[in-house]
Amino acid sequence: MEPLYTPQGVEERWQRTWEDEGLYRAGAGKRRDETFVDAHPPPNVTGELHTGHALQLAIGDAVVRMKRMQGYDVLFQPGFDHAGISTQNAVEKQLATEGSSRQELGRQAFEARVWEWLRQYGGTIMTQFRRIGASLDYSRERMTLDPEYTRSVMRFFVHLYRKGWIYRANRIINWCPYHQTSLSDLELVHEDVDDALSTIRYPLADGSGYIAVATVRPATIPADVAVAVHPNDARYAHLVGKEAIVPFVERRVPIIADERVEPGFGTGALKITPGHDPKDFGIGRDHGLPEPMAIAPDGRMNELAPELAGLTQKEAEERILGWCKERGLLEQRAHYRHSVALCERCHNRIEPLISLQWWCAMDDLKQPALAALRERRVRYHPESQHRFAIESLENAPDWCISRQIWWGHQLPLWECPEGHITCDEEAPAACADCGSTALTRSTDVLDTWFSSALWPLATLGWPEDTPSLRRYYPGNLQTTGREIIRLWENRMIFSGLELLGEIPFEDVVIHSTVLARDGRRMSKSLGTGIDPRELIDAQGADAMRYGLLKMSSTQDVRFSDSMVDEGRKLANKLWNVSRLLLSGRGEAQPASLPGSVEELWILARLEQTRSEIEATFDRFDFAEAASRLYHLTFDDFCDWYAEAIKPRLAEREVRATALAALETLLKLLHPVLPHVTEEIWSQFHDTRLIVSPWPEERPASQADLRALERVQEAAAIFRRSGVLVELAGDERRIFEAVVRPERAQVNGNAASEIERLQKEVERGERMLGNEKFVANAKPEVVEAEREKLARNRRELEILARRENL
RNA sequence: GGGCGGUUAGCUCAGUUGGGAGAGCGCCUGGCUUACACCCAGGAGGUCGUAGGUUCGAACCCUGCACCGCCCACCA
Repeated sequence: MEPLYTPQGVEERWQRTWEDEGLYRAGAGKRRDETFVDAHPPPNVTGELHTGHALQLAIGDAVVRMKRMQGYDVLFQPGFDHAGISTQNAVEKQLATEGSSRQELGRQAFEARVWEWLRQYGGTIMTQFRRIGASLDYSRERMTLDPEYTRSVMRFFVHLYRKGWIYRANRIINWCPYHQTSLSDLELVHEDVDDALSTIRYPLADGSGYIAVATVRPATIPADVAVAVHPNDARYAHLVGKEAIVPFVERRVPIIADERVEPGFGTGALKITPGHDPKDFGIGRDHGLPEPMAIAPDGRMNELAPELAGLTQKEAEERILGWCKERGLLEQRAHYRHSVALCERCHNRIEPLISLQWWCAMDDLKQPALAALRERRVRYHPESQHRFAIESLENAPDWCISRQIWWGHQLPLWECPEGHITCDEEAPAACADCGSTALTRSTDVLDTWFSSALWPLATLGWPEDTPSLRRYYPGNLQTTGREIIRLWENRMIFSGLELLGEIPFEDVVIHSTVLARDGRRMSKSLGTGIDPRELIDAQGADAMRYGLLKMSSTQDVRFSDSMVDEGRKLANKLWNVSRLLLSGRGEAQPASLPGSVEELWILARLEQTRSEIEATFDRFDFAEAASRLYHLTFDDFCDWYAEAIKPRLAEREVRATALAALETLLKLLHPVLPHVTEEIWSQFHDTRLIVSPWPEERPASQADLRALERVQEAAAIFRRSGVLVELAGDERRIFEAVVRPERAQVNGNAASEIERLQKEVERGERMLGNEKFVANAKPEVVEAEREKLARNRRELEILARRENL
């Protein structure tokens, strides 16, 4: 064994071994009947590993490895999301380089092309998951567009359809002109842009003047159907009920009153364009206004105003403003910065327009999920995210589930020439209403998240009543980022409840967002991303896992290389102390004490840390767990215990105890540092650490811990003052072994130590002399203060006496 | 505009029911102590963002303010 631990090679070897020996499989090493299931969030099939994935896996895998050692039947489910738009994008880009397009290929050929593309380039991220050491059951890998999975999706859709919760409606939706598809609100990003706010006069039809409106989109003027003012706006009260003339198209439209108009913005008058603005759409519907559209699905002007047909919006805007200017109707054009909606995939501006789409009604579907959340039958961590989850579900509007792309689950809906819709999992022979056999299937596909919502149960074979489904549903844990609560987590909850009557998991851990080193958000376009693959290559997967767990504590944390360094140092330290203990080197010393203080003590410390680690895992505080493991290894195990027993390592009993202690230490560290611990374990075991039993509770170690505390306190005083107080026998011996007075450097002096102790004594006397403190504070706090005071007095006395001598 | 979180050592961050200000890194001092120099022993360094309040006692609880960040939002 070399003095410097090198993870390269070692890690890959264990990853292969674990998988080849079937130790990643569900149920591997189980010693009890209870299951523990983590359906890991499926990454996009086109994706590459990023820091978020790595953190998610560090957390999920640590939990799962501990549960496996505790004997649970563990299922850690891997797989992919087919990622509708993303994947389609990737393949379309490739087609473009060949001078082709999906339209040219046609739908069937395009789908075949995507599958081929996936065979070649897709799924590489699962190799990267393996390289982290994620103990997923790769034999159960699923993709949301697998034939079996698709059956689940179809069954779910038909189920909702037959309950009457899926309907078609002509509404304003978000339209991406690039992808030529509708998008849900959750698939948008917003960005501030510099724009111009134009104030335009709309002449009154009776010739008595004009009413001015402010708009950032003059190009939509041809589709205006009204001008609206606030009902309480005295400036315009006399105009309500009259008519105005829309410039350029010179159409008469009513002036109406509506509370949704902000009197303080612009001129206080709003042009109503139901076809191209969600707010206007709502106002238009409530006032029974028509809904013309001026913009075509490709983002250019349509024939509503024939002279504009085919122009870009920019060109149309210039034409319209020019027209207004000539007639003195353009009152003002001011710089205006505001936020606009963009497609999160292509970053093109979203075009709100009216379109016939399929919707899923949320009112009934979400109720059981809301109840479950409110009753804490499923818990989000931290608590603040639980509240957010409830509120966003309460406010969830009906879900637009149809998309006009090609890569995805095609809607199981067939339409006959009469316009009747038949919904079924398989192609029906005839229309359910009129018996027509001339059926055409809807060309729309489902929102990607519709299929993701079924992840915990579709991966287990639902709707078939499979043994896996019976055994592993419902599961336990979800680990995910906060941006996905509404898109995914809440939808899995209501879907699971609706289909199987049970919530798919108990706890949802929302992990921190890891920011770039400079505090900005990690982003490819900014070049601020940190590639976890580079970290793994340079520092090892263990070091990265440790580092990420330490960064997982708060909501947002900057990436810190020193956390990863700490992990690497921990692995190296462990490696070296193992070399010491396994070599059994050292010269035998005559005074051998079986069951000596230092041995009792390290076993007590290991036991204490075991229960602490379990507690930190229970409250999902992985940063704390990592920190405790670090100090256990460095401070307690290496710097105290190993130093103390080093001279006697040649003795059989001492060495046997040391190996037992090392064994426990390796087990405690394994969930965080799986590779290095397994490598060391293999030096003295034929079995595999990954499936070895978790250390059992070891009773009654309080006396040992007290011995530790005495020694540590004595050492601290000694270091400050050079005076050794009240140690005898074993304690004295361990103290000398560890502190080694002959070499220890004394920096303080007795006088300053006396001063410090005097202050402590004064503080204690002040508190205990305070009636309100004694009366109000908790008994154990008071008692602790009394003990502390007594100890300080005692030590002060000893030191003072020595000084006088 | 609404919601949430943050502000503690030079840096990155802990601080779990209010009761001795901590860790890692960096820096300084001293050690090649045959497990480890990716080490060991020690040290310096903080009026806990700010102004008030509650309390015997506040980094912690309450209020105002400042700055930073995230999420949500139909002021055109």
